Amino acid sequence: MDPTVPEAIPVIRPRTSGADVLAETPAYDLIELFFFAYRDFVSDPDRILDEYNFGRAHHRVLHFVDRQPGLTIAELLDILRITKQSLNRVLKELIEKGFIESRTGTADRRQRHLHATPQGRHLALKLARLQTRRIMHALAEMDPEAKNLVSGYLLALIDQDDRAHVQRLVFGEKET
Amino acid sequence: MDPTVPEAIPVIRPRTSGADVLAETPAYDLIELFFFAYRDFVSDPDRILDEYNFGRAHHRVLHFVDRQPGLTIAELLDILRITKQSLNRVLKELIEKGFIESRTGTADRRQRHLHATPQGRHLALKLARLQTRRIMHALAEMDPEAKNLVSGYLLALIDQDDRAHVQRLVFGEKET
DNA sequence: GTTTTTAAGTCAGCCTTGTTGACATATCTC
DNA sequence: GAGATATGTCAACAAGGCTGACTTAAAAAC
Repeated sequence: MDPTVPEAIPVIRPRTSGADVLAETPAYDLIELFFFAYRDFVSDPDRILDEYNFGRAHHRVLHFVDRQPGLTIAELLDILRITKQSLNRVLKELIEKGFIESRTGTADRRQRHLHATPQGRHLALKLARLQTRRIMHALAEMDPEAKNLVSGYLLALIDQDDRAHVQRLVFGEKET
Repeated sequence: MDPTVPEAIPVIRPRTSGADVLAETPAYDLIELFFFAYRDFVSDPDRILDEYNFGRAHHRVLHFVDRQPGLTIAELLDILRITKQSLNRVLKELIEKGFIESRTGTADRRQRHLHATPQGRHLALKLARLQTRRIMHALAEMDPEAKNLVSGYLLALIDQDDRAHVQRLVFGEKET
């Protein structure tokens, strides 16, 4: 299919030589650690969400609405990169159960501005704290410089074209 | 539901005071960066897997079988933490399409020892290299010490009880 | 040597969360 | 007024989780 790699090459000692070894030797350690870390990272909220009969999709929606009050549907779709139909399924539930409120825009009455209700903010905060606890416990064992380094690394992992967008979204500068 | 947090408290300036501020102020930056970084991290393989009509589940199975030749079903289930039925669905396909081979154990003939075929190893390597490229590009922009720091951080994020297990799995010491 | 336990496989059905495609409605823009 | 835009909705499908029940073969226990 893609004969770049002769089959007989052992996975452990690649034959690539010179400067691009770094790019060609699989970084199995980081690949696997990222997998396991992410799994445990999302497992904390899962347990709580179960009690509300919500899933991870609900969590993501609630999280970003809580973080950016007044977010429109289009903006939320852009962040989550899912279809309108997928979003609507979970958003509808969150609205019906009173965790999110949808307000018709004033400038543009076609738009809907989403806001977490007090109940929604409460749940969002509860979940964020759970994840924060894990994040901070991990950082506590390390150099004080680690937090900046880790967030710099995570940012650098993101697609170049999105990086500025994510940076704005994460570190502020929302024009609402 | 859980009245720990009065609703009126603004998310940005929590009223918690003293030493536990770190534990109570949500680390929104890391939470969100982790989300976006992981999304892009798995998106590279997804594009290739599509060509084979495989999904992420296939990738995970192939990855760990490739990394630990001779893995048994029980060991694989323990790593992936999914049910036998879920595993079987994708494993069967990988075997039928010739990416993985299942050999009856010699010491214990009830067991199956899984091995990636040359075709399987080829695909696994191709996918690992894609992810490695992203990982290394991100690291290239940073301090040379960063790699150890990041892997230390990711390891610290993992559930305490599993940490030793994952460490063995990622950094070697397999007794097979 | 029979019984019990274990490893693996399988059938059936369900849930969540993603997808596509088609279409409706209200509102804004030109 | 015509067309574009933002949202909402119906229907059907797919991937990949899950539970529960049951089979088979082989090992272990007795």
